[in-house]
Amino acid sequence: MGRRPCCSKVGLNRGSWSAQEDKILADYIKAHGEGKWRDLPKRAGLKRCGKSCRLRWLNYLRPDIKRGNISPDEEDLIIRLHKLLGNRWSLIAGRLPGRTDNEIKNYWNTKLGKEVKAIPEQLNGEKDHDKLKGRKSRAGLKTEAPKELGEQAYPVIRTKAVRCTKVYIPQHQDDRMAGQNLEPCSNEQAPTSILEDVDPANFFVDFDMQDLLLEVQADDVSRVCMNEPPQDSNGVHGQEGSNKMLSPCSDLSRHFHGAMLEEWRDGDGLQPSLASELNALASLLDLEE
DNA sequence: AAAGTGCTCAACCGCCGGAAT
DNA sequence: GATTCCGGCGGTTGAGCACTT
Repeated sequence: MGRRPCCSKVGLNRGSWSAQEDKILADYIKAHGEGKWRDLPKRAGLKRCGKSCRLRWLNYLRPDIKRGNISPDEEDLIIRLHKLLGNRWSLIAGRLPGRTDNEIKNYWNTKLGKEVKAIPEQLNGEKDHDKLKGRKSRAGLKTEAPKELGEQAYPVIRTKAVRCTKVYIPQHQDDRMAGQNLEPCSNEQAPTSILEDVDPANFFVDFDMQDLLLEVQADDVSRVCMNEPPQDSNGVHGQEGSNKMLSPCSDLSRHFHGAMLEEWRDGDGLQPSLASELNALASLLDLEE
């Protein structure tokens, strides 16, 4: 049974948006808010597909969009997140305030993907968290990378690219991250573990464990990554003392390392590559303990 | 100056999951 | 429970521009 197409596509404008169309769409959304995309074009008086309107708004017209000039820090973060999440652009974009999944995807496909592919694999098998922690930039990766390793720069964990909306991530946590422009939290304001607010018995029921691990690890490991001391304008790192690991790591490792990881790894269904990734992450998470 | 090539990125497409009916 | 609707996702395309030959 076929699905109804999102719109008839007959008599609709296609291709690039005109300034006038942009204005109509932006004005309409300012007045009526987002949502109801299918009916929006008709109500707004646009000869566009609802999907097209949504895309135009999300990727271009939204007021909080940051455009162009992806900073080295953002670049680094994209690479790290891509390593953990694979091509899950929306998740990656969610960690980069003002950036859209489309922009990151394009950036990766046109630039980072090629660069990273050119970087010989270094992380593969590397479990030394000191090395991981000490890695500050993509430039560093380039210079340090051994040459004998494989074609792919690192073992990307590729899960099926679907959303996992049931993962519990407190909204305030995301808001804080965004509000602080990805600055590290202090120990005082370290967020509670994302697992503490829910009954584990319920928590594990509804979603795929691998997806859960990926979501959680991405969240916390990126926070670990971002906990590097801030650089000043000369690229000089801040004081050592400010570089403390966050409690979520401990929280996370409490839930996800050791016996549990062993069990998951040895159980059925866990890819060997994922298992080694988990080991590396477990090492990373053990840093505090 | 013209032709060829490569790159960027906005936009489109098909598919999926969750909600609604 | 089945079907439909809706919003969202990642993959792909192609127009426009820059650069090279």
